Amino acid sequence: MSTAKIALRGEPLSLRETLDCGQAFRWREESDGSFSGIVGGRAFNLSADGDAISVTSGDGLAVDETFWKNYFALDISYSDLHKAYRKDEVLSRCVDFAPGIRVLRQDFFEVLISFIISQNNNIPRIKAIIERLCDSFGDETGGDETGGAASAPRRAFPLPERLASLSPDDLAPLRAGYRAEFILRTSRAISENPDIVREITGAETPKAREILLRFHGVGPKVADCVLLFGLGRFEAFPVDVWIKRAMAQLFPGGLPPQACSTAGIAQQYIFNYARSLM
DNA sequence: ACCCAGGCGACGA
DNA sequence: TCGTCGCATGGG
Repeated sequence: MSTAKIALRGEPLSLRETLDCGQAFRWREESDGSFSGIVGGRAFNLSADGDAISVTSGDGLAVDETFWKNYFALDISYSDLHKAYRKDEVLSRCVDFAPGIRVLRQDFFEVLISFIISQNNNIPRIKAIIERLCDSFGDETGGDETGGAASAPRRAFPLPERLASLSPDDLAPLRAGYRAEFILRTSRAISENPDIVREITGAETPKAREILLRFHGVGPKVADCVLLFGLGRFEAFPVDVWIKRAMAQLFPGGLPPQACSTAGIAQQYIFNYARSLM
């Protein structure tokens, strides 16, 4: 077991608000308030520790501090973002509702498949389908699960090659419905052309979006979620049913201009706020 | 029984 | 290019 402390230096970050706000689906809150999850094929436990986050690996291997700073986007000053957002009264209310939300930098393929699953679906069911997907086809994580005492070790998110080798019958137990076909087709496309991932990550946002839209099961909303959560394009602004309602009601004149270059981050505050109300 | 969920692809005009 | 519509599944 290995632990590292990630200093926050006054940067806002709430584990609960960040890990359970609908951008990531595999973190679980433990009875002691810590969170356990699988990232990069390894099990970790996260706990708040004053002005720091304690990251403990379940496999005993070293915890890469640089990785976690990047995961939590600690290079972005949310203190500054909040200050700018709060100049707008409505956006200020959204931020105040859950000021500890940060937009994570997650794995591209995991985000891509997860948000294909998310379409026309609700969050508890999205989580359940993803967990079954990982249980069925993900690689084992090394060592003991850090969180649950007697719970079975959780598995990594499956690799594209693994999912590409499967048939619709294999996915039937996931109960993913018509999305199963999208999962297979997208996984095959990436498995057959791995270079496309570098092409996407290296492209300007409009070009990256255009490529993403070619995958079956990826439309404008899912593409924007992948850009935002899986590619660190914080200007991407996913519009789902909640945001559509919230924008009409809270921001009929559009997003405040100071939020436009980080529209996706503002979107998370608005999404969270809207979902709590309506 | 109906409606809805972090929508999308196919199809027709 | 733009609306409509069907879509698997499960919870309210």
